[in-house]
Amino acid sequence: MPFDIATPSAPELKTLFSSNVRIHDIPSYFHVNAYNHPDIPVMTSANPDEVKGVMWGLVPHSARSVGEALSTRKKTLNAAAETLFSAELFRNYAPHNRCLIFVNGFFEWRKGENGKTPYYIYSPDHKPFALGGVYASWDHPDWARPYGCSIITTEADRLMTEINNTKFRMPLVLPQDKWSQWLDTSQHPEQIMELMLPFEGLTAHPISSIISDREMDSNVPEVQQEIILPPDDWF
DNA sequence: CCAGACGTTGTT
DNA sequence: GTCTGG
DNA sequence: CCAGACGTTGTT
DNA sequence: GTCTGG
Repeated sequence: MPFDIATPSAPELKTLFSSNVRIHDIPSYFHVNAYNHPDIPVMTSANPDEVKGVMWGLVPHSARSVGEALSTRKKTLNAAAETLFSAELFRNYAPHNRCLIFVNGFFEWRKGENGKTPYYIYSPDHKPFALGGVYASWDHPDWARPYGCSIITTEADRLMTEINNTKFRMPLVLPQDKWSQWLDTSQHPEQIMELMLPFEGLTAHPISSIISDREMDSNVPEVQQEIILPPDDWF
């Protein structure tokens, strides 16, 4: 579901943490698509004292070739909350390899009478927020990106039900007071399952078609700019 | 973005 | 070569 | 048996 | 590693 996100810069990330959290230098994006497998800012349960770039697209530990890694990672961009602890590909990582993925917002399309309209969804305070994820590492002589992650999806909240009005899903958003619990590997699956709820409290506005125009670079600030829709198209 | 398909249908 | 599913 | 998948959900 | 479609 979230295949399109905006990610914070290192200075933006620093506003979320005390100075003893190390923020690595990570490229930031006004918009990036999952299928480009970008490095995105991640805090892992193994290293909750740093935020580093991790490839979007989990490669399981058991991958046996680069070809298998390439074909698997594009199917592990998302992981459904409901089956996180049972799905073959994720169940080995769900208990101990959870992570937080920091975004400025994400993009989703609303189906209307006159086609689909893209929306930018973000925190009303315009600060970065955290998505729940799962990660794995894979070592191979011909592979330079040891860590890959998946963004967890869950049921849509009220706002996302209006926007993602065909799938009714949204990324798992974890409020700051749940971050340490999410990264705590001593938590039981049931306790973690209880955290994977729809999140109320984001806001959204419609945006132009820059995001879907092949001729344009969508990694520009304007991709997030609000446009005014004809009244009938709003919800 | 990019790996994989792209097609039809009686053979072994 | 081009399309398309992920 | 064993090669290939193992997943999620698209607007480019 | 484990499951499954053929």
